[in-house]
Amino acid sequence: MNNPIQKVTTRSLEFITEYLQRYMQMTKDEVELLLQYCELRYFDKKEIILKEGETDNYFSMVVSGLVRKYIRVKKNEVILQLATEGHMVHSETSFLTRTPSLVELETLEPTTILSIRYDLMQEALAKYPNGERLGRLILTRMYIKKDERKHDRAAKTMKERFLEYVTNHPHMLQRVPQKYLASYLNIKPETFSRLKHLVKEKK
Amino acid sequence: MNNPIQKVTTRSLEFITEYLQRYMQMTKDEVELLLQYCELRYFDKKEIILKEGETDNYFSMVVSGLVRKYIRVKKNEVILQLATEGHMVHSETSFLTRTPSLVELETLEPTTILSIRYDLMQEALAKYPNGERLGRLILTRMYIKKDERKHDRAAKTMKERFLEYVTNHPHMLQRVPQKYLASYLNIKPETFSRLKHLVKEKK
DNA sequence: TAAGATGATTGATTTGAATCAATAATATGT
DNA sequence: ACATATTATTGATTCAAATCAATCATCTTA
Repeated sequence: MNNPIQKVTTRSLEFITEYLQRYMQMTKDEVELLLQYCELRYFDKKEIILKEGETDNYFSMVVSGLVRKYIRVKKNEVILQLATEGHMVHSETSFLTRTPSLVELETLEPTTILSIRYDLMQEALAKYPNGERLGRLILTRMYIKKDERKHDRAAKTMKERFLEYVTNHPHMLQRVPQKYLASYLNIKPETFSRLKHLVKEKK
Repeated sequence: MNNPIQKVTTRSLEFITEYLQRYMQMTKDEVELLLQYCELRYFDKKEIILKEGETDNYFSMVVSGLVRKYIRVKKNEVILQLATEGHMVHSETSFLTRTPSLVELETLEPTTILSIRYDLMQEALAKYPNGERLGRLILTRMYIKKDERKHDRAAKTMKERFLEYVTNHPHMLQRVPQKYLASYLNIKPETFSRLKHLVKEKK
């Protein structure tokens, strides 16, 4: 357990167990069996995990580190996700449809990712009795999350989303250059900076 | 076939066949078997299909007519979807999680809807050999669509989305009060009105 | 079909965030 | 640890869309 490889493997097992248990009662052996299908991938800071135009062959979870997902649009970038430990991060549409990705993935820290390849996932879906069901339940939850985010966007003002974000994710302000947080919230860095005064005044 | 009930049934069969065939090769008999699980629901113009706070018990498709999906937010409404023939319309999250809906559904025209109840869907998922797989594939496509819409929102300016919408859905300007279209595009009716000049100038 | 209600258009004004710009703070690499 | 590059802050200005307001068009229904 002092071996760093062993440590990351243990952590992976914890994460994937927690992830799968959300959807289905599974024994430790079953989880470990599925883990056999997975691989760990290691990235440096500021490394590109997936380039725009590449097909994402992996369905992935961050085990440690931090990944940003973004699109390029007219010389600019728009951050779509900031994924930390335990979060899934991939180009879902590219992975699911086997088409070139519109998004890019880049690490903001040295990062370890636990991934399952597309072909192995298909194999597992078909091979295990509850595979399809598990797949359906995972997709269902993914869908619900996206729906909730959309609702959130529609219902809240920019200021509300800002306040909610900084109060719910205070650690992220330490970890992530705030221009990325600004982009994620769909505002300019200058505006983000100015909005911080709102928070301070509340204290 | 001159019988109006027969007509709507035929149309339902066409729609559901097309819908299911997107995901899985199915015989006419198999589709008709699934249709047994469904029911047709009829609504007048301006009738509420689903109220905020109610749990949506149906997974539904518009056979004829038009339905708007919206949330109430601070005395206002935000339109999330305008569903016409062949479109799915329900409170997905309410249906999938069995919790009170945040959205409301209201018809803008006399409308016929083809629906399957939650419990019957569960039964069908379990009963038929490819049920879970079909369910997974449908959810997958739903997810992809939502993802694409999100990407669209992130990548395009308000003006671009406006122009794209009015050129791709010219009939909707006839069918729907434009304050709803404006809300759907996240702009004020006055702004929508003014943007129409852009289109005319192009001609 | 006429009256009232609802929706659309157009103009004038306000407002909030983007942009532009300059400086300060922080991070990065050698 | 230093020099350079990147990021954050703050102020001044611009700009686009919201708001306010009045009129016109259209739908509804009695």
